Amino acid sequence: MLIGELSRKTGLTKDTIRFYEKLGLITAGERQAGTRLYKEFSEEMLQRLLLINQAKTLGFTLNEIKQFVEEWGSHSTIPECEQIHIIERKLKEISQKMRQLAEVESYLTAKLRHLKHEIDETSLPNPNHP
Amino acid sequence: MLIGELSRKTGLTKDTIRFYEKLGLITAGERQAGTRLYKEFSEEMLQRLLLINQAKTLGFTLNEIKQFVEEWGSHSTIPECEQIHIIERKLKEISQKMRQLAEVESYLTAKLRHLKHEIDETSLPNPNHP
DNA sequence: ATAAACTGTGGAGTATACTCCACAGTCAAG
DNA sequence: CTTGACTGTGGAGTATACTCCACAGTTTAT
Repeated sequence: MLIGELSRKTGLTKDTIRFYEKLGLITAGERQAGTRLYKEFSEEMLQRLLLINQAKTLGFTLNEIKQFVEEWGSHSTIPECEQIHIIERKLKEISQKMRQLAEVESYLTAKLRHLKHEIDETSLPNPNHP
Repeated sequence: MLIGELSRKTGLTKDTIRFYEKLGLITAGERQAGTRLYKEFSEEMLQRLLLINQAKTLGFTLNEIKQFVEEWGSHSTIPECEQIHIIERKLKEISQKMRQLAEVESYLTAKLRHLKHEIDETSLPNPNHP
């Protein structure tokens, strides 16, 4: 597929996709178009872009993502046992993030309960429940 | 406490702390020091910085964090019912992030299992377990 | 055949989040 | 009373992650 289709399917702009390609986050084949070449993107690249996007909203930087993508594309130069280490490290980071999210969540939930309670107090000065 | 102590306790640089203060993410009191004023930071600000830092590693931008901090500091101008909406929105974002993390996690776990399996295959061509 | 919508390249510009520097006043130790 | 570590201010510089633009060739619909 060409870049326009990829852009529609991922929700990323063409510029962003080209930017990621320059960084090596994704790769493209070539399609002859007259005297020029158009970039041909595979389904795998679509999936990869969706994952990249998720990783980004989860607070991973493009550099971290790239480092990770480099040994993710099955034909990697990195030895398997090191790939395992990298993935294990990422998994630790992820559970760390999950714990943090849970923390912030319980903080916010408490805050929310408190606020709702306050509103109840103001609208119902009578301690009896209706 | 002064900025140096705050810096040590949070792990953020003084410059970063001053930057956050300019953005209004934290506030400081003033302490007379000869002809000049030093900034005095409360325990609450320390806690806030730790939370800001967590939120950042979770992929929230300083702007999002600021918006949130504005109604978090109990003496807010924003009406309570809107504060509730904001918090509820953040809570939704958080569960979204949690789902995404879980997704990436299971992806990585599968990848890891696959890699380990491959290694087993190469080192033990015999299908019998020792 | 021609306009509209697509394609790639190169390079400039922007927003965010710091980071560094020079300068000058403050404070505690020796 | 000076030296070294602290403090604030202002402003410049950097890294990251885009975003926009001009230009030129391509494809598609009419």
